[in-house]
Amino acid sequence: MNLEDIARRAGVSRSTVSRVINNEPYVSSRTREKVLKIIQEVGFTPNPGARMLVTQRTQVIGVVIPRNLSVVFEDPYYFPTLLQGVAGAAQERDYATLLWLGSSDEDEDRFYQRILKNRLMDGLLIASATTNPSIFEHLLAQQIPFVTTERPFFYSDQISYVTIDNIGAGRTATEHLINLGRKRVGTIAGQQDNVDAQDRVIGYREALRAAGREVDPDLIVEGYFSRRGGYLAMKTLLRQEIDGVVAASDTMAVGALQALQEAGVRVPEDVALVGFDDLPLAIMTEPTLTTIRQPITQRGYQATSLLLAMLAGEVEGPRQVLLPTQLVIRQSTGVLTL
Amino acid sequence: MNLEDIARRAGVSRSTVSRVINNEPYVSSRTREKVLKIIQEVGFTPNPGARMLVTQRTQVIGVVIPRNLSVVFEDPYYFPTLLQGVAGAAQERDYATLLWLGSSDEDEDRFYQRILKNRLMDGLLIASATTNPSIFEHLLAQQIPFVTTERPFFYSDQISYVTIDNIGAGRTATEHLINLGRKRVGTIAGQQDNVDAQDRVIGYREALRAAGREVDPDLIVEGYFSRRGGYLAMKTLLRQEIDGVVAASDTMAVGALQALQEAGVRVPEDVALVGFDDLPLAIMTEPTLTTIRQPITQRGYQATSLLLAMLAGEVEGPRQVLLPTQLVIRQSTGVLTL
DNA sequence: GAGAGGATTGGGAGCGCTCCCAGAATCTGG
DNA sequence: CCAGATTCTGGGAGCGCTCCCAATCCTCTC
Repeated sequence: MNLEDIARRAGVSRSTVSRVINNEPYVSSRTREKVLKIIQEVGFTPNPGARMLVTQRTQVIGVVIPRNLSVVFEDPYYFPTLLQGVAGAAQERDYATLLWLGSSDEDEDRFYQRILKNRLMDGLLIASATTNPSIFEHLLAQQIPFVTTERPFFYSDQISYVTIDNIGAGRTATEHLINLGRKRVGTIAGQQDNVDAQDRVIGYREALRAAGREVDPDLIVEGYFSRRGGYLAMKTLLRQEIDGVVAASDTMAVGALQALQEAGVRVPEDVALVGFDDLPLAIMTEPTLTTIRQPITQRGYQATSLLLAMLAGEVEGPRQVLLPTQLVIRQSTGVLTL
Repeated sequence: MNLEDIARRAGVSRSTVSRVINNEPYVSSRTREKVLKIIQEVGFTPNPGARMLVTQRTQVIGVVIPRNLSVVFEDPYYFPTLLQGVAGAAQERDYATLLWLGSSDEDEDRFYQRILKNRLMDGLLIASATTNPSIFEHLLAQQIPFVTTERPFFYSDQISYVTIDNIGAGRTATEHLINLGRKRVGTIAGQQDNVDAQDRVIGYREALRAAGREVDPDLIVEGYFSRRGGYLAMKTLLRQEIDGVVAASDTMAVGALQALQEAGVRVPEDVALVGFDDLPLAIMTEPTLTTIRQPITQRGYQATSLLLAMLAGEVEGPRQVLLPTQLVIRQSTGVLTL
């Protein structure tokens, strides 16, 4: 079943059928309807290979998720939720999404090679930060349109990305504690090889300085983005006098909570605690966690929309988008909520 | 850059280059090496559209995940882990995976329409059960190869699927409690519109009967696959005299645990509890949960391998695979482990 | 009522690949 | 050394689509 078949049945030419399918002008409405009716009847869809061959477009974008396992482990909801946003945006423009999941037993370079060799995609969404600049270099050199969902380490001014306002979020969380009258506010920072983690600390510093306080380096403790990382970092922080803590993730906050409880420190009375992410976990703790909620679906949606706009030629050059976050106040900072 | 360009540079014909790329016989090893070298140098990959057009194969499979949100909510690790297995199997045969995520605001029929209209896939992996038989009817009628990762409600003898041995798992869990000397073992069953949930209850019944006990319908309580569902079901069960419970998921088991603790019932002393799934949650409870571990990656891997084998013509007709599960013994059934 | 100009339609060319067949080169055994 | 088989190579045809250009059909104006 091809254009010619439809054309024959409709008593028109191949070209006219093509025009109808692609919604082009210069087809009389009578002809258009007649053709549409037949297409509907026989359930025809044009052969994508043939179309690709001539248009050089595939109507497919790639979604790349490297180092998947660790990403999933930090926040299992993140990745499916992000994909939900991606799928929504892709659907709107009638694009399909080709999924590339990195596995731990494949070399990262080989993984990227595989993706770049596949010519079935009009553009790429890189759904994770990578410390490996080579993929970006390839994509930039080959002029393949792409968007990342993190601010990249390298070439960040040449690259389009959609991320959350980590600096603002770090500032908001810290300001919240300051406004509650906390005098010595520390932070459990994530590993600083991570752009998000870096930015959250920057926000923390900004808030302190804006409040006219000086930043005590002893109150900034790095840790792995894990429960254990938070636990250990809190242990370290407890060597200082302290009455407020901003953690770089809810998972870490939960670990911190455990350390506080073991030390007999009351939350929020003695130390107020703010997490980050608003995982389902955040309402399962005792006390429930005040935290920063980030719009994960939006992140996927906006990043994909941006990519598709670039592919459609509607957007020129690299563009960076920062999505706002939201402070969700719960018991761990001592404010009553239902 | 196309075959002809490579051919010119290598001083051979288009056909020969094609033979080399497709690893066909009847090319002298000298010629083959010469061509491979040039392909390597210029980094050539054949145009997939052109290839599709003539071979009528795409080297792409579709992965369909309907009703995503609820699936994710039950077990957030399930879906990413499954995809990991899918990606691994696809990679082995050099297939790409097109991801179709259902969203709650799209009608299920429209969702399937969209997928079926896309002719970019050689076959489909349906990564979730659906109560809607129409997609299966379409696929069977159109002879599109597909595999599901659940035993479907309808046409299950005509459909290839890879699932876990739910009956065996239900039996194993129940036997475990019986072997521990528990006299009145109940079960918190999932909603029975779910094949997995049904089978787990069947296994439960089988184990009781095999032990020469009669099945008391009051000891089988249905509930939603959620914490709250488990909590409510446990409340109901507690009206009976009982000393062992098999829950259809860890999430439900956690809810059950809460109900037990509120009622002042000791676990495992008074009631021993077995969950299902071995979520990370299972080691975060107090006591830790004895549970059934299912091989999620394997499920995705095997299902995809089966689909690809069908596409390669290596497997004929529908085939059903049951993967074994594993009982993981922890504190909630009173056995000491580290 | 003829001509201008726009709306509509049809068909050739060609995208880059695989398949097929014919021809050239090489290798056998007698 | 030659017929016949075998290995190797080249090029035409065609997959189904879009793009382009030319041809035809209207409609309106003077």
